[in-house]
Parts: sequence; structure tokens; C-alpha cells
Amino acid sequence: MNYAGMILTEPSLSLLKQAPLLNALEPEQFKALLNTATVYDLAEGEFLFQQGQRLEQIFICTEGFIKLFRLTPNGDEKIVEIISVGNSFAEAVLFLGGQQYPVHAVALKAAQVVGINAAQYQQTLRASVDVCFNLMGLMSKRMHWLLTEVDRLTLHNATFRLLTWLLEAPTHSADTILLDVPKHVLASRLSIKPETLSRILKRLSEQQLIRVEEQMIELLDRAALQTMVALEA
Amino acid sequence: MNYAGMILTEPSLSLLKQAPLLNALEPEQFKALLNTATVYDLAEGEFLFQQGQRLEQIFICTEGFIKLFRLTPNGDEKIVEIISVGNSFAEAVLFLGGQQYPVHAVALKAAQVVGINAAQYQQTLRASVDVCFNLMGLMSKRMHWLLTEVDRLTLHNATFRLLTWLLEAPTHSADTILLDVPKHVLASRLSIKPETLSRILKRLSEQQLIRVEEQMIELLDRAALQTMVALEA
DNA sequence: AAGCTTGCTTGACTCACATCAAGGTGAGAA
DNA sequence: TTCTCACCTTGATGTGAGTCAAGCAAGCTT
Repeated sequence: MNYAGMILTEPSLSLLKQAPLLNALEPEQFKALLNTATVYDLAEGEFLFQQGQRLEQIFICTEGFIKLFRLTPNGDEKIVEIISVGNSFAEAVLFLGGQQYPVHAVALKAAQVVGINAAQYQQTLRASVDVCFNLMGLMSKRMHWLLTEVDRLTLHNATFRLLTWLLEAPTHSADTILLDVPKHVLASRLSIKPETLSRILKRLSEQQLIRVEEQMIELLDRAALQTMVALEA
Repeated sequence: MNYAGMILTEPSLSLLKQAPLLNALEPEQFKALLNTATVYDLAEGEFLFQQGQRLEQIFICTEGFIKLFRLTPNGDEKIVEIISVGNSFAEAVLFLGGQQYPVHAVALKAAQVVGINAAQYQQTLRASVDVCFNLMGLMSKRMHWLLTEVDRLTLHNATFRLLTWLLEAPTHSADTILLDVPKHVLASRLSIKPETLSRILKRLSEQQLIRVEEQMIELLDRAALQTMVALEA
């Protein structure tokens, strides 16, 4: 953990400037925020913060992946979101007003995160309606995403959730998806057990719809998959 | 549908003024919004808008209940939220930017809704950071709620969802809950089938934890229910 | 090389909840 | 009164996905 102005490299800096949370700022405002920002370099598996913790910073990921998840006393874990480079999280701190934060945050692989003082960012918000609008747009997007998430969980089954994920996933080349996380993480993301994911992948393979090889999933018949989703959605 | 300034009764007006969306407004701003607002008097079962529709208004419920729900082609319905008097909805319009609205809205019983011009409200937002903060606070609360909703759906079973609902429900007197909607609506709200709800209620009754009579649910042992929830939560 | 660990797969079993189907009850209509 | 319709209940049966347990392969360590 170090002060941001000093140690951030150029690529990270330009990433920060582009982040929706910051991109409507005047250069001086941006600098001011950076001066009190802290940089966290996290090793794989290292916690950034824990559920229930009281936070004073909002975060922007500049390297690696951050996994946000919830935990039940019996140890069940549900991944709420995987934060990738350029995205912010924990903006809720701005309005939660002293309440505790609702998720855990841990680095999936080595990651770098910039923490921005929430109180100070609030001042910035108060100073600029444009920045407010940026943030509101962001929140509204997140809400919409959460809404469709609730949808998927209630209206649809595990296969459907996997299918929509597959069809929206960033393809490496044409119809090939390269998993950047182990399969059990994907499973949790989709709220299914690793065993079940394995079975579904197997079934889809037998139906000649996909081909799985290690970390790679190839969509053999994208059209067919799309109609499967369409029929049920 | 009529112009709001003319036909709104006094109680509805004061309700509007208290709504989080509007309560930071200057009196003139409030009046200006009202002048272009429209009032919808809906009969039971009447649609306010449909999923996929392009909206230009945000809404505040001043009477009755509005049910927000999603529909699949095969007719499955999932109630996303029940809006009661004093609450706003469809604020997402402000940031969705010409996209279609993600839910249906229909009156559960006779209801009155005030529709406020979204573009004009945006102007108001631009004019006042305080109003922005109000709205952001509102959105952040909703997001938090959605998050716990995803939680309940994935981490917990139907009985648990009913229990948490029971414990949070507005009690009529002491430990008596009076359902203001038919049971199958509650079922959908909890993402379970009416039959299953019926069975769960029966089981809890047999365990002497609750007593059900028509529209009334009495919590016979609130403490026991709370520990049940706590054990699993 | 032998042993451990981690991630993945597979099979047998279980269980919560859905589905299908058949009543029951009360309110309002004819 | 009787019909009908909406709402609710109950039983029989089906099924998707979780649980438990065993085993395999690849990559480590020592």
C-alpha cells in the first residue's frame, strides 16, 4: 500500500482516467483525488476487504481480477461479480453512510487496485453534476444487470444460465472462448456446483453443440445455441 | 389521464412532496414538474406500461399497488417488486437512454400513479446536486436490496425466503400479518409456486410456529422463527 | 521417483420443489 | 337456488440439481 501519485505506472494512470467514475473530472480534481489515493498490490488470494467491514474508499481495478462474493456461516460462497481491469467497485460506500459493506473482495490472481477516499470523492461529486450523472449512469447499468440476474436465477435453469454466459463471453477467436479462471469459479458465478457444470458441459458436448478442451470452449453451433436460449428466454 | 396540478387531491400532493425523488426540490421546481405531470387512474388489472416499451416518464404511486413483473414467452411470470403508496419506480428511464423498459407494470388493485416527464426531471437533476444525491441514495438502496435478493434466491431455500419475508412484513397488530394481496401473488414474489407456498405454510402451522386463517398469518413464536433464519443466514 | 495437492469428472443417491390432477370453499352472477 | 369462477389445498409423481464419494490427470514438492 503506497501513495498513488508516486508509484502508479503510466498505463495504470490512463486506465484510471478512463474509468467512468473519474472521466468527467477536471485535471486538478483528478490530481487531488490521486494525491490521497492508495495503491494496493495484492497477491493471489489476498483479501482487499471483508464483508461487514466499514469502508472509507471506493476502488478501481488497474490490474488482474477481483472477486466479490458473499459467504454464509456454513461456508457456502456465492460470487457476486468478477471485477476486471478498468472497472470500479464498492461505490455503494458513498451512500451507505457508515453501514457495513455487503461483500468480501479477494484477488483472483495477482492484482492492483487503487483506493480513492470516499469522503473526498463525495466532495468532488458535490462540485460537479456531470460526475454525478456519470455515477448514476453506472449505478443504473448495474441495477439493470442485477435485475436480469434475478431473472436468470428464478425463471431459468442452470443450462440456460450457462448458455447465456457462453453467448456473451468474450471470444478469443471466432467461436472459441478461453476461460481465464478455473471452472469452479465459473460455476459459482452461475450459481451452480462444479459437478453440475461438468455434467452440463458434457451433455452439450454430446449434443455436438460445443467442444471442451481444458480451458477452451468452442461453440460448434452458435446458431443452435442462440435458438435454445431464445425459445426459453 | 389528466394534468396533475388540476386534479390531485391534497393527501396525494403531500405524498408526492415527501417522495425521495422530489423532497429536495424547491417549491417552484416542484410546481414546474407537476404542471407537465400526468395522473393515471388505473382499474384493477390495468396496465400502466409493458415490458419493452419506451418510456418518457418516471412514476410515483399515490394510491393502491403497482406490480412490476417480467414475463417469459411461455407465460411464466416473476414479480420483481410490488410498489406501494409513496414509492417511485422506473427511475432507470433517466439513464437508460432510449432503451426499452425491462418490466411490465400493472395495477394490483385500483391505483393512482403520477407520471413525471423524465427529460424535465433530468433538467431538475442538473440544476441541483442535492436532488442528485437523493436519487443516488435511492438507487444505492435498491441495488443493495437486489443484492440480498440474489442472495436469498441462490443461497437459501423457499422456506427461508418465506421466513425472512414474514419477519420483515408490516405487522397489523403485534404479531399478526394481514396479507393485502392474494397468496399466489406472494408466492410469485418469493419465486415459489402457490402449491409449495401452501405446503410450507401448512408445515409451519403444524410445527406451531404460525397460525394461518384466510388472509391472516399470526406469528406464534417470533423468537423461534428468528433463530431458524439466523441459523441459516 | 514417489507423494501431495488441486482441478476436474463420474456415478449413485437424495431432496426440494415443480407439475399434474383432483377436489374444496366462498362470492358473485344468472 | 344453482352455476361458475377465482383462490386455495392436497395427493401422486417427476425431475433438476445438490451431496457424497471415488478416481484420474497434471503440476508441485522433496
